[in-house]
Amino acid sequence: MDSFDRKCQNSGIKGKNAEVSQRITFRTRSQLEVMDDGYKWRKYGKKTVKSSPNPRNYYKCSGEGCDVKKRVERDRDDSNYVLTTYDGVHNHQTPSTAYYSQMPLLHSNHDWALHPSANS
DNA sequence: CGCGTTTGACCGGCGC
DNA sequence: GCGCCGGTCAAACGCG
Repeated sequence: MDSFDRKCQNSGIKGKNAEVSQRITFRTRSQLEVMDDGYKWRKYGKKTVKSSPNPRNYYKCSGEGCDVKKRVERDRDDSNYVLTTYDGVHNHQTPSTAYYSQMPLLHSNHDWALHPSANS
């Protein structure tokens, strides 16, 4: 993961999304859309969105009382990149603490780097 | 035996 | 009022 340049964009959380206190979108350079951050994700759906020529995958965290959802899709401009969007916060401890130091930002209440979509 | 995965269909919300 | 898009759930199958 040399090019582990993560770009976070705080999309406009509105209305129904107000429930989700945390929405984070990562842009990672990976050939596989599978980003194991230490949690167990159960795929609950796949959908082909018009916004992208590639299908979008929906994952949910397996945990009692953990309603964290994850959305994964390939970048439209860079198929070599993967967009991983996390919705919500975990209610339980990380199943794999080994990855904890790898994704400290996910456990931090930090403001992240709130990078405006430098995509354009 | 348990659960994780996969595809399709259905439903709701928003826009026009 | 209708159409479109996105999102979620459900059932079945396969694998560990």
